[in-house]
Amino acid sequence: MSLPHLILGLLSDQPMSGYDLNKAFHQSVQHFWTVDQSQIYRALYKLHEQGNVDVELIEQSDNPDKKVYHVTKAGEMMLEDWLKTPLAEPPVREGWLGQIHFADHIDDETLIENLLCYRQEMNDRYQVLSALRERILANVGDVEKIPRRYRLRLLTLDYGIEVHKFHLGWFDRAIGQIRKNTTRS
Amino acid sequence: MSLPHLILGLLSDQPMSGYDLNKAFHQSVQHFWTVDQSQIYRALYKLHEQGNVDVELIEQSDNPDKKVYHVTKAGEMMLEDWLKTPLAEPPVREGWLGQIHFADHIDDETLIENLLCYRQEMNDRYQVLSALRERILANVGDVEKIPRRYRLRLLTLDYGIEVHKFHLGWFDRAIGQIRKNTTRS
DNA sequence: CGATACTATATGTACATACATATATAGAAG
DNA sequence: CTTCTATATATGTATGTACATATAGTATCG
Repeated sequence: MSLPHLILGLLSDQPMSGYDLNKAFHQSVQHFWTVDQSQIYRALYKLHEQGNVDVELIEQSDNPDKKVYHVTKAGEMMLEDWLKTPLAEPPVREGWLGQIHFADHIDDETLIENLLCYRQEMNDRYQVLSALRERILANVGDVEKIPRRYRLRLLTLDYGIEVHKFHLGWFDRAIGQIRKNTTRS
Repeated sequence: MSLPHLILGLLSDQPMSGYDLNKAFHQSVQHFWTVDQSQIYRALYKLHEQGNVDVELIEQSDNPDKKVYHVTKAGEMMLEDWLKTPLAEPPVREGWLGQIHFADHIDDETLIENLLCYRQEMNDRYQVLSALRERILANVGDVEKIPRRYRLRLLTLDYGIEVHKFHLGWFDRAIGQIRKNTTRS
């Protein structure tokens, strides 16, 4: 389970409320982690209970009051321990591959329609990530001089872009192969 | 959710017991779907309740009696419908990328150790899949003459191999980049 | 003044899965 | 004759997540 650790990572960048964390997840971390708002508050409650975060109630006049969370020393240790330890391999579960595996129940045309739909989704996400990378690089003068912290973050974004590019290529090759075999038979 | 559909796919190849299904999952489908034995029996119960599979009690003298499941017409329709419909994009959840993203809390050496561990796992799985592919191709004379059904299955295996190859390359590039920046600073 | 949207936190509940464990038959090995 | 392994099915329960919904303060727009 990585959610509480990712929360600690974001909070160590900057103390935030649950509401802000939700926005941060949908902005800076969206390419490798998906969350539901309700998970964040529950995770925050648990982290506080365990002493890994502190709470500070901020009274606001222009908006409802908020609870701003800070990482404690215990929380920083929890984060570091997690960063040092390789995660257990997540279970493989790719339903779309299952659809191809058992696609002898449908015809090539339908299969290709399906694959083109997946290709489209891939391409959409690829475009989003590429655009994000362009925006970031435009704000940076010399790529070689990016501080370590941001270099590592760029690396995860680059992964997202490259893996999507790989998938686009694979879908094209797969569709091409299926088409070739359709016309041949 | 894909599990019941994958069960239907396997059963339409050949009627089987839950015990056999479990083995089939760990053999022919292991590169894209992970199951726990307990899920299979519960899924089978539900599929039967819905009329998508029939049960046949086989009394055995050399082994405990077993229940062999057959796909019904309703089940075949359920499978086909699923095959025709693109799945909702699964949530992105890559904890190891989160570890890299927040790796400014640890040093390069520790990070690289961690990445090498992931690379090792990737390589292990890559070897397994490649060996499986070799074994399959050895049993097939002319690659061009594989029937459609098995061509599609080989395609999913090829995906597994290629995506692992991609990851191996990415890890090497990432580690190389991190090393280069370590020595420079 | 009312409608709408944004900020902010919280809970109820269902689902898929993971992990542990129970139970029982039958063959093989020692 | 006991132990071990394989076959075979089943249930209890915890966990992480998803989806829906509740509540309420504040600001803006017409």
